[in-house]
Amino acid sequence: MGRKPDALRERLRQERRREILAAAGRIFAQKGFEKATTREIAALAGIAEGTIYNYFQGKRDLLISLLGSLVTESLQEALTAELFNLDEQSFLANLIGRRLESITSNADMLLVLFQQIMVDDELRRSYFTRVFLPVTTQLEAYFQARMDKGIYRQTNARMVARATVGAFVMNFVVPTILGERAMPGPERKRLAGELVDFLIGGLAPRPAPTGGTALGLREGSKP
Amino acid sequence: MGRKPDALRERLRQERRREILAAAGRIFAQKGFEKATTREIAALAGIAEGTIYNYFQGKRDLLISLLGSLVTESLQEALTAELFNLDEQSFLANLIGRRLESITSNADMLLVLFQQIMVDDELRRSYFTRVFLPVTTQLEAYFQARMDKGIYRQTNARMVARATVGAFVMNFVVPTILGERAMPGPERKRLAGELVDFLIGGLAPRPAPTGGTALGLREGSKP
Amino acid sequence: MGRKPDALRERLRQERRREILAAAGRIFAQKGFEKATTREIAALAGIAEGTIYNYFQGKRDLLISLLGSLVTESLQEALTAELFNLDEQSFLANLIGRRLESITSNADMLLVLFQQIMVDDELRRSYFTRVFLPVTTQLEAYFQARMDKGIYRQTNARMVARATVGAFVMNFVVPTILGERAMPGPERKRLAGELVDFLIGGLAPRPAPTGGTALGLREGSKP
Amino acid sequence: MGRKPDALRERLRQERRREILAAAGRIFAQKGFEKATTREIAALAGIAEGTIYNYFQGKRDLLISLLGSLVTESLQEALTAELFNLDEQSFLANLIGRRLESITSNADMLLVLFQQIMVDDELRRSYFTRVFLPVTTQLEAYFQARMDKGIYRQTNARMVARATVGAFVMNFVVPTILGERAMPGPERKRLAGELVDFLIGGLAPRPAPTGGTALGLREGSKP
DNA sequence: TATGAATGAGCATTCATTCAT
DNA sequence: TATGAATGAATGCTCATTCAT
Repeated sequence: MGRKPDALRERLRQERRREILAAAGRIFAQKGFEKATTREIAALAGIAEGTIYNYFQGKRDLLISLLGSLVTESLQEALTAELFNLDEQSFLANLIGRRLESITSNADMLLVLFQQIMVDDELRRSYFTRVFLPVTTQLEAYFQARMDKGIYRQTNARMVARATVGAFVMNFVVPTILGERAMPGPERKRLAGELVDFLIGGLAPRPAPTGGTALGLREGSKP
Repeated sequence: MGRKPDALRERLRQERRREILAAAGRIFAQKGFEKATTREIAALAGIAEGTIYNYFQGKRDLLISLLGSLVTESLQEALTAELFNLDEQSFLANLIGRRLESITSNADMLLVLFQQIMVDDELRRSYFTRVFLPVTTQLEAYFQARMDKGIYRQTNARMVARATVGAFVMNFVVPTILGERAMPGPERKRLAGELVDFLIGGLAPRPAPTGGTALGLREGSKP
Repeated sequence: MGRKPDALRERLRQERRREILAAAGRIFAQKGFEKATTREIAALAGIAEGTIYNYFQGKRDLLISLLGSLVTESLQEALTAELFNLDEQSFLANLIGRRLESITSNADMLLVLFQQIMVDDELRRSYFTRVFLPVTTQLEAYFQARMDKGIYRQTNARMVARATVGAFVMNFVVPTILGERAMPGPERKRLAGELVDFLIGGLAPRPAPTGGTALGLREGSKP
Repeated sequence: MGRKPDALRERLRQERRREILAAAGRIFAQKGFEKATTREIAALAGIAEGTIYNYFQGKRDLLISLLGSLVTESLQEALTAELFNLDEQSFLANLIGRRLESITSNADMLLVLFQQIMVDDELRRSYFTRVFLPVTTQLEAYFQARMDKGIYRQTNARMVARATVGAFVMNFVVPTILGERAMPGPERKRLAGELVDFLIGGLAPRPAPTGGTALGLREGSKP
């Protein structure tokens, strides 16, 4: 019966799947969902057009699967355990400066997603529950915990979480998308610091009598 | 044979243009740019398909012209003179609570814009220079002025401006788009207040007991 | 407004519709429904492919409309008033030899119809109610009337009507379709006569004592 | 290494062939030839798609082979020796009521055949020589023999044979196909009787009072 | 022989745009 | 200017068939 062992077969299948998805991601990001053609995707993946349909239901399924990839690959790891052990600034700095940076690399893909989210109700629901809510909810939980410990003053944690993400996106992602010339690393770092400063400054329950620029918030999180 | 005076003729022409543009806006927002058809737009505008081409170069031109409308209609008035005479909280509260609220009504359209911005370089440049930069620059100027006066502590005003917009968008616009159920007016108002508080809290040069500018939010997160 | 008068416009439209339908009929008959391509139909009609869709909903709609044409063009006239005034043999001879002969010319088209009738429930229902039932019912009514008058002996008129059609089809239509070489006119005529003889022979209430070959059925339809 | 004896091997091969053919028949009848997919056929047969091609040349070959099956399985036995020993009515009644009834069960398949017969010349020739001619010829021979013996009056035996088949098909097969609700057994039987009566009535050489062969249907259509 | 992944030609349909009236 | 019929390029998807294992 000349069969490949099932394990190998499955591995190859997954590999192929990933290749197609990668190609689709590239083309989608480049042309937008509607303008992208399955022809092009197949060409980039180095396969025949029909082969796509052995792995995916159709063009739209490619986008949905891509959404799944984004979820598992980059966003879910946004708040790992280690992060929670850092002090406040470091946490946010890391979150913004390192973790969420992964968003930047997927920025065009994310935008493509937003394209379709406007139009496709199911996709919208899916994105909302699988990406937006989890991420903001985790961040919200983080802020809430800090507030409860008195490290931050009590306010609407969800609002803070969303504002944080928005502030980040508008400073780092949007300008890139809109074509502002790329920021050099150091400036990028400085900007991240300033943003953290700005955000934390507003959270400090009691600005230290003589703090530096912004935040003397570490002393006395509990009297 | 009873020619209309040029002035009237021109007025009618402008009127027709606006009607078509309005129809296009509705359809674009509803279906997305690619899915929208000129047939539908013409139908909604109550004209024949071909007539569109007497007023616009083509479908893409409709979108570009729509961008122009957005600029003049809603965004440029974001920072009017009167606003500058309000005190700090009121200013931001107004900005967020009233002015930028107009964004919400155009949210669909703006998203459609973003769709195409990803794909269309000219549109992107146009949007960047005509909308994004003006708005953030104005806001930046406002913050800079306040900083120079010592009302806010000195920091990166541009960053603050963008963060402010981002925080707003992520709290008010995105959830709406993603389909979170609509917020009732009072809650909406409260959220806006909390957001302003959060933003200003971080801007106050020295949130000492002597509440200078704005917010009495610093006293006692824990008694 | 440079309009063609509505009447002319409508006439042209109908004309074009007919042309497309004729082309579709030819191609369908030649290749079968599934194998026929809109490209070919458009080419034969001398129009662009897209134009078809200005007149019809799609390929299937072409077939359905064709069914409508068949109904109005050939089958409804199968039993006209004049026919009813002929004597019995003449009636059947005419019916078979002249009227139903039109079926032959549409034979391939009818077969295409049967193709799809197997597969398309709506088409089947449509054909059943719009073609099969009317034709057989009319014929049945004819036979019933003759039976009631005593011209034919009393039996199941519907069965007789259907048997008549079947006998005709199997002798004239099917052999043609299956590729038996075409019958010369005279032979055709003779066969029709024999068939009528055969059919009527079975209907005669009282076979004349000394009839010729087959039918002495005219004398004494009423004592 | 344990080769199967050729005989067994061959038997298994034939078995497999039959399974595939049966599956193809089911699917063809259900969906029509063009709409049927090899994937479905393979699935129903419980084999892989590629395996079909170890037994058949391709999809079209399935149909042609199916034609062969029909010939040998059902149609050739239409006129078996035993039948010839029955009296006239019984013969026809049997032929119609029992033998040709098998057509009904294969009606779907036969229609599918007709589909392709329109389009495929080779298939048409094959069907004509292998099915249509044999059946009608046999029947024709039967009628001719009866005519020669004086049991039926002399007329065109081929025409009678075809008319008989057509009358049967139009009364029993076509209505079923077209979706008329199924006839209950008794009614079915009665209809068959009426049809035979009708057919034989026309065949009786001299329907004199002295009912020769079969049917007492000539006496008194009106008292 | 059996498998099923890969293939790629082929097709119905859509839709922005043109242009004769 | 307004119209809307005509256009035809472009595209997602299907499916019979091949072939390496």
